[in-house]
Amino acid sequence: MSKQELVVLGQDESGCCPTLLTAPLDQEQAVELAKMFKALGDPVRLRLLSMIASREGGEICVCDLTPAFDLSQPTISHHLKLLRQAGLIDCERRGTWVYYWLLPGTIDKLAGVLTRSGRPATSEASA
Amino acid sequence: MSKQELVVLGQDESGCCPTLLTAPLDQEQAVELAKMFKALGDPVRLRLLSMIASREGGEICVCDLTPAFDLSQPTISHHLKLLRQAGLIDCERRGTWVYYWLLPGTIDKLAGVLTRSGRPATSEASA
DNA sequence: AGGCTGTTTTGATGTTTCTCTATGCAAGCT
DNA sequence: AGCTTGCATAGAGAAACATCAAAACAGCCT
Repeated sequence: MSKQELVVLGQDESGCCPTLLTAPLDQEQAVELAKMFKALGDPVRLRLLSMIASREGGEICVCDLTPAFDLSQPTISHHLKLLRQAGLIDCERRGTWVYYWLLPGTIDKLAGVLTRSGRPATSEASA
Repeated sequence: MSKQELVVLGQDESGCCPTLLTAPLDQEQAVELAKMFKALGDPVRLRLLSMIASREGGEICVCDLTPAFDLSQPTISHHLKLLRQAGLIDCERRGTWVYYWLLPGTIDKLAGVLTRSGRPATSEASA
């Protein structure tokens, strides 16, 4: 059930600072990262990810996700699949139900790639 | 020239922890964030952003961006427009040339939204 | 076995996105 | 003024995406 993830970009060879803001990305890295950001580029998937990530206990049943949206159940399933293919979440069937949880490594990678060095990286972004 | 930016999501009312990973996103926030992530969901735009952000001096001329790609000049211009509409960059014409620079606030916001609390948020994501 | 519930897959359809060529506009130069 | 260069916009075609209904699949429970 947890096949088709994404090979996660071999960063950090240089010792520090995952790049994007510090050095030009090469084509291959850009393609890799774009897949993950694209997965975040949809309101439904963002909300799904948010619901999964913020769930106490770390995992959530599909049956708890679906009713939160005005979308058909197959559509939700499709979005979950895309998040999974992006390496952001994983799932497991337990009896009748399927449970999803966050894969923190991928999120951390994306956060790191967007983080300018020497910042607390939480709030203070008042734009 | 710097019209049509994006109103940046009024986060952080609660004092800390910009959400996404800590509490379910509501529809409006998700739509807002998705626009920005969608802008990052393309390899060309990621590379453009990376070239702009990492440029010493903080800004770069379009004439230095275009030749780095196997794409037509209007296509690059189009991607730059999308990045600008997402509030990630801004630009100004100076004489013959147009210069682009990063808007750090938006990047910081996205990084913050993806950052799990209590993490250095740079490397260590070896997935 | 047969039926029921929860989830994924398939196939179809309308919309969005990426890319190009052609055109337009702005600024400098002769 | 007219030409040239740098960049943006307009319009069009192909590919990718979001969504749904229908069908398939996986575990229960009689």
